[in-house]
Amino acid sequence: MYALAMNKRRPRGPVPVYQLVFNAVKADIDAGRLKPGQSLPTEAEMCEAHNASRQTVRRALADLREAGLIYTIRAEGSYVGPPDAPKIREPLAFERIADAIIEGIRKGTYKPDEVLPSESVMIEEFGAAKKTVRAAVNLLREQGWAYTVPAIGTFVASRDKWPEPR
Amino acid sequence: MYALAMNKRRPRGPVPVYQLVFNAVKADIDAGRLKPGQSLPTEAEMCEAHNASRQTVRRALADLREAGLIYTIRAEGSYVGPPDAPKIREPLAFERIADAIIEGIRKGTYKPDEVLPSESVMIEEFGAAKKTVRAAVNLLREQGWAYTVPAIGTFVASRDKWPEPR
DNA sequence: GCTCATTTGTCCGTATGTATC
DNA sequence: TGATACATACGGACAAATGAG
Repeated sequence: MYALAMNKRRPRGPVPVYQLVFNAVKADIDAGRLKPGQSLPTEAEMCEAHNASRQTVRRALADLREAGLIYTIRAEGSYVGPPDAPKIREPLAFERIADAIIEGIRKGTYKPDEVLPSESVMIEEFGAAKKTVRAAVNLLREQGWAYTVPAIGTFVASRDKWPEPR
Repeated sequence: MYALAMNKRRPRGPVPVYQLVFNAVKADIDAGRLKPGQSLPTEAEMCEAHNASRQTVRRALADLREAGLIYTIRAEGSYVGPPDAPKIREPLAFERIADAIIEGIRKGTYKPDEVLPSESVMIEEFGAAKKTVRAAVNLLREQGWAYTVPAIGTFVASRDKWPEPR
């Protein structure tokens, strides 16, 4: 007896699984739940979601590509196409942190001219590196959300300095 | 016709390679060749050792993690676990230097109230950067092994100041 | 403070073998 | 037999985090 698991095919109906996946993604696009430029879930996530193997998911993605509904960038992911559509890049780590802080400012958790949490607190809270936190704070400054008083701390900018929502 | 890249898969028996790697590591742990807290080889080294791809090695490591046998710190490595067990991190560069000096103090190479080698000598001796040597000396001060007289030098603390061996 | 190498994390691309319908 | 589906395995690329100089 082999230690290997026996492969089992799981017929879930007359429609092939890869077509089910294809239709599910197409439905999300048609319904606007996935907008052009937006990134699709990773292949691994789609495997989980549809309880299918990676091969099967990839078959569906290949069909979606052929249909011009998505495009794929190697080692990056698949996006709702066509490629000339506005690109909606996934935010990087420091951008996610900056967004979280902006959210806190908008919601009043951090009020104008009050001090923001210290660098070390942010490192703890976001589980990020010092460099990443600094990049986030730097972005906040550039955009006018905050200002820094050397050796004192970083403060929330007054409301009239906040960027206009686009 | 088929000149290009055939036979990428190398079956080495009925047992999947990732399980072979899993078992090899587990055997090392069970036999005490890998002790709790000790660091595992890097993924790249394990690829070499087992002649396997990184994906395969990572699959084995994931299973080992799930089994609670190891834990992994990003950009650092994997350690024999579990994490709540005695955490014996591999000493960092400055800690290794500090340990070496403590060893010298214990053995009498450096005697109480005598001066320790200068920064530049230590840089030479340990092949380390200034920053690293300073971190080591700082640790010695914090633990009570040494004290510094500004502009003069750093001296071995008197024996009653030494930390209790744990 | 900056740069570099190292290491883990996360992707995509491809290929083989096998099982089931 | 051929289409479908799964597990395994190798490879390449880039991102993120860390320690070191």
